[in-house]
Amino acid sequence: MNDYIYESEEEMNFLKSYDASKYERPSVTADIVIFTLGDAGNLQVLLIKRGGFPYKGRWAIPGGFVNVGKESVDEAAARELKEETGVENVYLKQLYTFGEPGRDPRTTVISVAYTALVPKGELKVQAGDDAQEARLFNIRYDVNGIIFYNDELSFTEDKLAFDHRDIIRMAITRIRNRIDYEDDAFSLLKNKHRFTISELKVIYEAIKNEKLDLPNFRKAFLRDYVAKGKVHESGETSIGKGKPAKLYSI
Amino acid sequence: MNDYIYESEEEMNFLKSYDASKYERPSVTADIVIFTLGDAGNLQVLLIKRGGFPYKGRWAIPGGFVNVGKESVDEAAARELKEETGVENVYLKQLYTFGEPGRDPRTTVISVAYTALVPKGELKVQAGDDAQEARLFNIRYDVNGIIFYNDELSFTEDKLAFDHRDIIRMAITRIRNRIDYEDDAFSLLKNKHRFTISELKVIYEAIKNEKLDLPNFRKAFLRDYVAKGKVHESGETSIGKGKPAKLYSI
DNA sequence: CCAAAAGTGTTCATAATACACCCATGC
DNA sequence: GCATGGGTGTATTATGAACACTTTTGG
Repeated sequence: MNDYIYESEEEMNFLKSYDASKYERPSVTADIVIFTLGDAGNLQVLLIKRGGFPYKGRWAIPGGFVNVGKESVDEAAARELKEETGVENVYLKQLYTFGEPGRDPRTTVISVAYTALVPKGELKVQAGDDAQEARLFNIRYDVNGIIFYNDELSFTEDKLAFDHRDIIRMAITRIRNRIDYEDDAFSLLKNKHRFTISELKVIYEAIKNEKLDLPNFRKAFLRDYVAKGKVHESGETSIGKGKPAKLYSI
Repeated sequence: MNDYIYESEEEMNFLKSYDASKYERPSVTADIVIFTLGDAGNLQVLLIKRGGFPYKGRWAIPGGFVNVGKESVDEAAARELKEETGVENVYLKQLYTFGEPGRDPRTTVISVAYTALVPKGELKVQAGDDAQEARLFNIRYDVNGIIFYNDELSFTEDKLAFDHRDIIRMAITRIRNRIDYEDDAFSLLKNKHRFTISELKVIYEAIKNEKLDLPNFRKAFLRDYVAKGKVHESGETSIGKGKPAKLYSI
């Protein structure tokens, strides 16, 4: 909360009598595209099955109305994330704001969309207040669009509620573009103080949706992170099949 | 405007009786950071001197309330841009949404910020409805922050209204980061069908705030645009001092 | 010994950077 | 002819991608 300092008595009187209802106001929601990493190294998104109208029964990204005056939009997103997943203090960045009239049939709703990257393990998929069903879906995004699937279900992007197809598409595109020059990938590590280069590579591969060459990946990792002191060695793996891997810590 | 198709009669009845006033609603504005190129190849921003409270007399970026239900946020931004500058159909992209409580002392205002790149010449700096004063300012953004200056005036970023310091900083940072892999620079050309490589270089230099090597710039331009067919030759300059330059067209 | 995973080194193509130098024009 | 800006070429280094090969473990 800023502390605005009145610049004159005239201004104070003006502001105290300001009629806030002059312009019609939209509802504002904070919606979140929550990504995590499946056990097979596949990217997953958390979706909620809508229990009420509109789009009842359809899958949607979690979100909710901003408590206007009580919290910032960022805080609303963090609160929603906590409610849906139990997770706090993870990667949560604003993505884009969607404000087409008619995107919600009830009334004008402007949605500020966020992207969250949550390590599997911290994430407890739980039903929200409304006892909605929440599920993780694997995603495959190619030229034909996005397909969502897991053990029980499979559907295409056009079955999503609202304009959530556009939001999820933008979220995937954004993290794909960002990962090569930002440190986003580290946000999906199970343990940021004990990870191997191969574990990190799996995250890059899931996000970029392509196989990477391990020797070259290692070279870039050592050059961009270890040599610059952003990451340091923290021991060795003790068990496992092949040669023990060095562990790193961020 | 989407056309929502009711999935059942039950849903139609629910939606028609939906109480839109359940959640308190914020005011939403579309604000625009309008950049143009000064005659000396310097980057400029359009600012408005506020005629009313709050921050009366301070300089601010243009913007205004979204006509909820009648236009999208994007349309509101385009409308504002037209009103302030007379310009249509130019580069106008959403930047970020600012929603901290208290950023406007009157009431909760959520501002969706946009970045516009307008060629000098098309731009007619004009007073808005409120007969506010509108002026172009040169900007210098270094480690000490932004300084705004022109023939008559000079002030630092902390003198701006609202949180417009943060918005303008983010806008500058964003176009600086984008220019190397997006085609944004072309948006500032006076004539997109008759421009020289040097003219384009001036735009890059203004945005990046650094001098570029002309031979290397030409090489990259020919490789990335001409060779790929995105840009083609369109004649030669006829007048001027040195060797006539080739003209290109996008 | 052999499979599996980690780690090292080499080669080749491309791109970024820094320049030296030549070309066509106006005055 | 010479200053001015346009344009070409070259050498150096950095980066990215492909891949052969070695090392250390478990079984």
